[in-house]
Amino acid sequence: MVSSELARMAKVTSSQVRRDLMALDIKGNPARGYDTKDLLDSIGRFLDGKRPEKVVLVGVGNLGRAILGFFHGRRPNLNIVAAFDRDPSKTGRVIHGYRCLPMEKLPEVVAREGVRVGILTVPASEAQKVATAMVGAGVVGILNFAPRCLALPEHVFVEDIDMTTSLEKVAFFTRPQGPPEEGR
Amino acid sequence: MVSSELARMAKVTSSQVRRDLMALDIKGNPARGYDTKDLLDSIGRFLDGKRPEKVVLVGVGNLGRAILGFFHGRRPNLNIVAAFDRDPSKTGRVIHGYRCLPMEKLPEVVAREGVRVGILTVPASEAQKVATAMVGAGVVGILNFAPRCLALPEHVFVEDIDMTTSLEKVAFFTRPQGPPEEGR
DNA sequence: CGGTGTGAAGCGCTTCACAGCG
DNA sequence: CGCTGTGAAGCGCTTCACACCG
Repeated sequence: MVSSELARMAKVTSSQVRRDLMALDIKGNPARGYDTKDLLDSIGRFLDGKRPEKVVLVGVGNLGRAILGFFHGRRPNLNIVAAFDRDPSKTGRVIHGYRCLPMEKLPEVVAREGVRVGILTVPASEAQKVATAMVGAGVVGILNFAPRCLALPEHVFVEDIDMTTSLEKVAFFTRPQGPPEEGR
Repeated sequence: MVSSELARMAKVTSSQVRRDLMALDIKGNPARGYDTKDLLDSIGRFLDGKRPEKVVLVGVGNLGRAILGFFHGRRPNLNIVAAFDRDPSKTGRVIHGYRCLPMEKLPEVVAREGVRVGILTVPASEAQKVATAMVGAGVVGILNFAPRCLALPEHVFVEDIDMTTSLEKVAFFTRPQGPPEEGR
């Protein structure tokens, strides 16, 4: 597989591809380009940890359930071990194949399973409190769907997904007159 | 409101704040910093169009429903006018306050309402087909939740939200040994 | 030749440093 | 004085250009 082909697929330039692969110390062959199997192997080794990552999800509302459904069965490397909610009408049940437990069980499960990553799908008003609880339990990485900036210790990695902002971005860049050239 | 305060809130540097505001031609006062009301006004004028943006959502699965619920009532500037699905058991009903219509109505609604933005929450296998249909109907901006790279005309703005990739990113950056320093 | 590997230049965003103003 | 406004420098990613190899 040749760099320009990879470039087209990823929508970047071919130099870009070659530089990035160079950074990972992946060598190609001037005659045949890069060996596909090698590529997959090397990138896989770079990205994946040795063992599947265990994940908890907190907040079994519409969005939480959707995500449980979304991950159900996919990505063997990302194992959702349990979902949590403070609403007793949701706990104790199995949703999209995942057990829903009360918040009180969070520390125990995180500790026992060695969970390091959490998905946060609670209302914005609860986000900070729940995030703090997750980190207290031992979580060190959070995928945050709540439209709130979380205040957490330095060592915690937070990735925000703000659907509203993303939608506004689309709206912005599709304005009739196009995006303002600069200034007002 | 003073630039360093804004900086702390946004987690950037104060120079950054001043430069960005400068780019929008927003002036502060050396004595009192920036006038809060002015700031909100200017940024609002820059971001928001004159009229609310109309949006359609296609794919009323778990995720689609979650998003309908998520936007329900919020953001008056982003108006979901209707949801679409090809499954007859979903169409004709009202979900989280939004009408769910059959795919066949998409062109008509988009044209009549002047919709320019679409949210795509169909399975990956359907994504390309549906995206093409949306663009054919007149949509020029797509918020794409399907883990698929869409092939669309140049002029269409696409924003991808790939939850799986985001979660993998969190997993990657929270590996016990931290992210590899570079190279393998 | 066609494609990789890579120094060197380019480019845009970020930070520094400081003049100037209230 | 403290904070804004801004030229200038810094920095990292991207692109160019081309030697080299099969």
